[in-house]
Amino acid sequence: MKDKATVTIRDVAQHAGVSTATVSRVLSNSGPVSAEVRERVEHTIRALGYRPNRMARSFRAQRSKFIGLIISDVENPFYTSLVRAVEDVAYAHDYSLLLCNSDEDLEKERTYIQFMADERVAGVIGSPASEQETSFAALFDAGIPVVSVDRRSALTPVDTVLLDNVAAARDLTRHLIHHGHRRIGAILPNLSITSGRERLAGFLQAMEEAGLAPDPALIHEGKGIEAFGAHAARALLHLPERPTAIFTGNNLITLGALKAIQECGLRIPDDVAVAGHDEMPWMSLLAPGITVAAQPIHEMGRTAMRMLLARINGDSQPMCEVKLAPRLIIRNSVASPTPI
Amino acid sequence: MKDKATVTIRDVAQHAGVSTATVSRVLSNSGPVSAEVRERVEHTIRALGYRPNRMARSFRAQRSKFIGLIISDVENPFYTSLVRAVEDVAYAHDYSLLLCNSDEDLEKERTYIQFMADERVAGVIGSPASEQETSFAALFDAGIPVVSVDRRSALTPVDTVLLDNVAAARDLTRHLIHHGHRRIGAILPNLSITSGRERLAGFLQAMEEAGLAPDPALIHEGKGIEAFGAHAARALLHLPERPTAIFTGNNLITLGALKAIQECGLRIPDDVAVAGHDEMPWMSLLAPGITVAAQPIHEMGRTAMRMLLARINGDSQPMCEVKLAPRLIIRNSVASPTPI
DNA sequence: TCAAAGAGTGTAATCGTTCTCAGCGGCTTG
DNA sequence: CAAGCCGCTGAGAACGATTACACTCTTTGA
Repeated sequence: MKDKATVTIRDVAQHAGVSTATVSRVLSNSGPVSAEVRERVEHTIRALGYRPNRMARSFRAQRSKFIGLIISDVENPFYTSLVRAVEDVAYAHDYSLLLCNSDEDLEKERTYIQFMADERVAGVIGSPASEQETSFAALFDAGIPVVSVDRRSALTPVDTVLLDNVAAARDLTRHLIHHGHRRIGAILPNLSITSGRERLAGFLQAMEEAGLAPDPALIHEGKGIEAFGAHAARALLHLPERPTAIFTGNNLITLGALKAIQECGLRIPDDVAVAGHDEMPWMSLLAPGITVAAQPIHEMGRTAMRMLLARINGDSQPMCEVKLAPRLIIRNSVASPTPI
Repeated sequence: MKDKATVTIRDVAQHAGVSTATVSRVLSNSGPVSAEVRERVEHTIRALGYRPNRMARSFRAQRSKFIGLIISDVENPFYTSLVRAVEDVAYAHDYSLLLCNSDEDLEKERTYIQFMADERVAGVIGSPASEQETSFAALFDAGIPVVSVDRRSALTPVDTVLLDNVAAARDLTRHLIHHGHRRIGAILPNLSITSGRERLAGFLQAMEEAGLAPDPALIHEGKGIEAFGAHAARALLHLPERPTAIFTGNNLITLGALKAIQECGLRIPDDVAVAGHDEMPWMSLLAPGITVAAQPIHEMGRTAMRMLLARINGDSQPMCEVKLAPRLIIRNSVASPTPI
């Protein structure tokens, strides 16, 4: 029996000599169906090779089985891993992933948020481009649950999964101070996002603890991309009195800073110590290895997706914020500063 | 005017005092509408904050505005970049991305392919898990165009975008031979996929050119992941007469091999030379840098997506295969072998 | 002057599901 | 034995958009 045209539930009903309602009941296992009829319908389904039209289902339910994932850029390894973790949990529950790269662009982000609302997705996991300016209101109004990950969103109350950024930055900075560093440069992602703001706070906290006055000339803040990390690191290294250590505030900044240091012909840790955010798969290849705070990214992604699933399934607990602990990986990028 | 419930085309029609057909005509700019009515309808749309329900549209058209992307794993940087390139072109044409990780698992892949058919996606870009066993038939039957990328698919005729693997592997091997290497190990991804098979062919071709008989004991083939690369490299390095150079057949294998070499305490290029596939963003950080064949990944992704769009828009040219040239990046991981 | 063409608009069917409602037997129960 | 209930089933109404077709006016050309 070749399915020249697509086989619909009507065809199945007709061939099995029952109504579409009954076929639907068999399909979704809802409502009573006699064993005999169920058998016949199931046989017909197999014989005709019938597969339910998912679009029709979503349309009828006025809710699709898609999870929108709005991140700044899949090519950022942090988000890559996040995507993977989310996808694993999503597919296990018969949801699939709609991927959007906002590029930290508020306008683009707004478009995608509206798009998700127009698509009536089941839920959205997002990493807002700005803590104060990103608005999930369109989703909120449409009753679409949202989980914010890696960053907070202030405008709408949403569940949130974060790294304990303050602790991570503080511990890394303490590590530097502990090795005797006093003049420590810091390169941070944008302070308008949670990670930037909190990592700065952690850095300052450690400095203060140690009775060190942070030097504003040693603190750089900007777009959290490789180019900025390299640029800021170069600026620090060309200072008349250059810092003996650099704290880097995210993975791409770390990458950029490392390239700049190499470019300047400086050696780690002898000429400059480095400790910063985010483990990456190739870091153990470097000699010396770089001391970093690793995030439990997969755990963050899975947690976010699970929280979202709970909301989708009607959970109406008050909004909650989960904060996960970083893991410090001590390698050899920090030594005591050489006395001048 | 608060949209308590969702605003539909019917609401707009009613408020503007026209029929839904007219509103639809205004929306899609199809068919004649008088300037006066168009103006009124547009005003009503804005006033009510009406946004077309995309699900309803897809349902009615029996074709969604989604592009299915089936790759083995987003966490593989090659696919990460591919995803990004595809997404950029897709969104520019009002399509969005449905992401699936097959993990090289034929069963999982089959599920996803069927899923895409059930969703009536507009098109699929896939990197088949096996050249001979992956079947896009379900999509073909449903009239959904497919572009195969990075690897060929033999069972169904589909457009294909490939790297010139033979040339890349051959040039890398030539580079090793040119530096005087005779005993060259090769670590290749699975030969059941195009890249594995062709890269082996390129390797053998260069060997033959140079009058060298490849030693089967030096050729490893397996799942193209980091663990395999490391494992195979270790095996090569522990050989009584170990190769003076290693050719690595993809990005993860290269990563694994580098880790194994480091682990064995061997130095590149003095103890063992390395040249292999795929540039990665951190490669320039290594000392010495690794000589690789870089793929124009973004170009591959963009090309694949453009070919797919052409098919979606009804292009019925015969199937075509695009082969893009690699770019050799010569660094310092290859020197002449130290005489024994 | 009248037929044909065409602009502008509305009616209603349609896409494939799900789900409410109602009906029909057969069973239990008071 | 009537009333009520339950198991099983079907008819048909949604869901929100597009579009084929029909209809009414105008305009045009012979």
